[in-house]
Amino acid sequence: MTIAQTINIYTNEVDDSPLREFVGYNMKLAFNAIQADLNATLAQVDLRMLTFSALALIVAYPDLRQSQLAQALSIERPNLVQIIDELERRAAITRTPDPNDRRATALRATPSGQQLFDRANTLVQEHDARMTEHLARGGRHHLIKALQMIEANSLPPSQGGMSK
Amino acid sequence: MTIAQTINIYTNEVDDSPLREFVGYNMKLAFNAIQADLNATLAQVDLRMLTFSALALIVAYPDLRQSQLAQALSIERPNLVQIIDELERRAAITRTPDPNDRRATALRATPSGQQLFDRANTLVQEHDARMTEHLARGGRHHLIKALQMIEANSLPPSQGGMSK
DNA sequence: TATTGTTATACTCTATAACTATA
DNA sequence: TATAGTTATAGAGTATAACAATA
Repeated sequence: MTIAQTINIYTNEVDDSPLREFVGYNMKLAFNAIQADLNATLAQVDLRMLTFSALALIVAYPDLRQSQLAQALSIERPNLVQIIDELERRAAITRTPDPNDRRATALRATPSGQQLFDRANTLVQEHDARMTEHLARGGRHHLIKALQMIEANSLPPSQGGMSK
Repeated sequence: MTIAQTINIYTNEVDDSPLREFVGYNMKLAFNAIQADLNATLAQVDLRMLTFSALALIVAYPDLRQSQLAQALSIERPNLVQIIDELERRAAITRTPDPNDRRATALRATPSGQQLFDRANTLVQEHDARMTEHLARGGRHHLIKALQMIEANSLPPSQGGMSK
């Protein structure tokens, strides 16, 4: 009845080309590829994407609170608990009560957690370089800028960036 | 002890800047933004990302099999079942047994399913344009090419593209 | 009253094993 | 034996409601 049907019946040319025109579809597959490679990379040091991200911010901002970390990572507070539990179980970070506000806990990387982060960070940088190989000169920078522009386009114009 | 710690104690400058150097982190947030906007967009016609994608390929390739669809969408066969169920329940597609191979079923969009796709496709194109607004001239095209390059970088060099 | 960390819970997406009916 | 569709199940990631302790 249609060309597409003819293609389907007489050949096996069934692919995802009808969806390739959309940025979102290409981004989903690219992100899946990155996520799979990153998780395989981080498995070498027994971390995953979220525990690495949390550790990176705890290293960068010693004594930050879980609520601050959740906000910086754009995840809900309940979902952070198991991530922090996991890092604490590995003795990569410590939870110490805040003397000024006994509701809060300060997160800090231990020396071995700092070492773990340094090793993981090197692996992630290598992973990032591997995934962005063969891009044109400046392509990696332009890609990051384009991704941030898309993120900005999703924020309501009234809020300059207050929402998650 | 460190500048970062000083920042944390004396101000509230806790953000995700330490992770912004990674392409993967920026892509995760950009994709989250796209996914949220797309799902809100498709909710207008009671579809979601996966049901829209499946419907698009069924419209493009009438009578294709579920196994072909699963392969084209890079999802496992079991995960396709509920997607097809959902589209069939809405009378957007039909499952008809293949007379030549009674194990297989041919998927085809109904007239109302075709109309549903046309409406949804227009909405998704508007969504895509909205999310890629303010990119430089040719930026959208370059972005898609960069995303496809990242996808290609994740495939083992030995396999030209046979794996998912 | 509001906030911090937490528990419980639910929903989506994804992945694997195993079944049935066909081939 | 192998394949197509299916069922059951499990694991992530994510979201909300509600609680105890504290502000």
